[in-house]
Amino acid sequence: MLISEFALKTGLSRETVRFYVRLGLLHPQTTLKGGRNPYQLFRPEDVATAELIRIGQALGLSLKEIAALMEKRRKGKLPLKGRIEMMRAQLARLNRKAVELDRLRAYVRAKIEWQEDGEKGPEPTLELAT
Amino acid sequence: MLISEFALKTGLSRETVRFYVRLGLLHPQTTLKGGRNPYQLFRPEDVATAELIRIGQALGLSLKEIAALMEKRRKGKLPLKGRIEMMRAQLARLNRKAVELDRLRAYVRAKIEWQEDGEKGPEPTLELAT
DNA sequence: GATAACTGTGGAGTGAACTACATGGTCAAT
DNA sequence: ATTGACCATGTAGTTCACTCCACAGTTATC
Repeated sequence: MLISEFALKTGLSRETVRFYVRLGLLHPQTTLKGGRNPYQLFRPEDVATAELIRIGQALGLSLKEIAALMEKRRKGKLPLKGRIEMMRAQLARLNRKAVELDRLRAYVRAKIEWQEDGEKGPEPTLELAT
Repeated sequence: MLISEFALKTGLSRETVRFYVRLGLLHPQTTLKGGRNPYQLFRPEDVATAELIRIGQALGLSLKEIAALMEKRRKGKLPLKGRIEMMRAQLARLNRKAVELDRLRAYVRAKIEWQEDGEKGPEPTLELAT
């Protein structure tokens, strides 16, 4: 598919798509069409990649970080041990994030209950991580 | 407490604290100290406010949005029902985020196992949200 | 073959959220 | 009274993630 269709499918603007390509987040193929400035051809897997970008962003990763992770994966140059090592690090990060998120959720839940209870007892607090 | 102590307590830099004050996110009192440029006095509730800012950011709210919400709360214009409603919406947002995070974690864990297993069987995939 | 609807490149601009000075006033301790 | 650790203001710079635009080539449609 061409860029406009891809943009429509992913909900991104054409400009943003080109921006992502420049950053190396997307790797469309080049068509024979377009002469000196060949058109970019996007495949279904690129749509999946866009989805991954969205998720990464939702998790608070920067585009640079996302690009770096994808580059490593894409090259597959890492030996098995290295790949696993990398994914463990990623997982650890995700886990830390999950813990933080859970803490936040518990806090908000407690606060709602506390308010429904007429604000009796001590107001729930969110202790900062040390 | 003065700005340095406050910054330490909240994990923010002094510059960031001043930035937040400029944006109206924090409302320190003014001391008698400091002459023409009076020192800012932060109270424990300001530390709580800083925590709220952190939460809001984790939820993907902009500082502007956070400021707007706080302004509403500060003015006490929201009735109890409204406050609870707001927190429920916040909680729902957090929950969606947690689900996404769990999905991603499961994916990474599966991938690690798959690799440790010699990449036998189908490569785990991250089904896209519909 | 004119024209509308695409495509590309290059570069500048925007808004958000900091971050880094330079400059100068204030305070506590010696 | 000087020194060092604070404080404030103001302005400028940075990074990130887009976003806009002018200009030009290409393709599809009538």
